[in-house]
Amino acid sequence: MSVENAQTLLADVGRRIRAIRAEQSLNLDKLARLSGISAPALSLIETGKRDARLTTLAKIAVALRVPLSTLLDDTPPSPDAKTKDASQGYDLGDYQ
Amino acid sequence: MSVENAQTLLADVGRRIRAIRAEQSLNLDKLARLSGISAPALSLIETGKRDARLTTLAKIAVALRVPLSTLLDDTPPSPDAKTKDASQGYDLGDYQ
DNA sequence: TTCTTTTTTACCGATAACGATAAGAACTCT
DNA sequence: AGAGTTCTTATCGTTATCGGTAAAAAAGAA
Repeated sequence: MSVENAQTLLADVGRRIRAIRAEQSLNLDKLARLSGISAPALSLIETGKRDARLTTLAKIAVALRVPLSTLLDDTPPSPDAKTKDASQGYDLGDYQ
Repeated sequence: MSVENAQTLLADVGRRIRAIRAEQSLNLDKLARLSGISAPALSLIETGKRDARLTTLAKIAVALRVPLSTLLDDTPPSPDAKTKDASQGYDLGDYQ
């Protein structure tokens, strides 16, 4: 993996986190309290300036109630995924 | 996210990496050279003892030629595939 | 068993993540 | 303009990752 790709990866993941957060009308402070990750750390991650650890990304995914793979999104969407509303795009039962 | 769940996540991801590596008949040393991650570090990650960074996991995924999400594999099944698999999933109940 | 390969563990030093805090910047209102 | 909210950036201290190296442990083969 090249340096350029690493930078792109971090920026892409950060953009997805920010987009999902915005969809749920959460500010950094709220997501910080939900996830246990500080707001400055979240800001760095969302702007692609920090290479977060796996469990950190997992905490964010749980707080946003999306699968971890949604934050990475390197796979094509499920063939019959129709809803664009992320607030109910995933059934919580899928986790448990 | 609780400590137990974090541990489970790391162990699960490690198991998947090891399974894929075994499928490709790679030993730690070969994967180390392919990925640029040292063999001791890979061992710690595969045994769930290390909380790897995102770009580290990405390097491993590239070396194994699988999508990053394959290593995490928390993708919910398609809405029509309603198989109940209890081995999958991380508790959502323990955040704020 | 012995020999070989593979994996795990332990140490070191450098780098980075992370929380906490505070300050600064940007943006939106009245 | 000022006040309020949100986001960014900076600093500090603690902790962890990571590569390198080497040694120990485990697993396999002859």
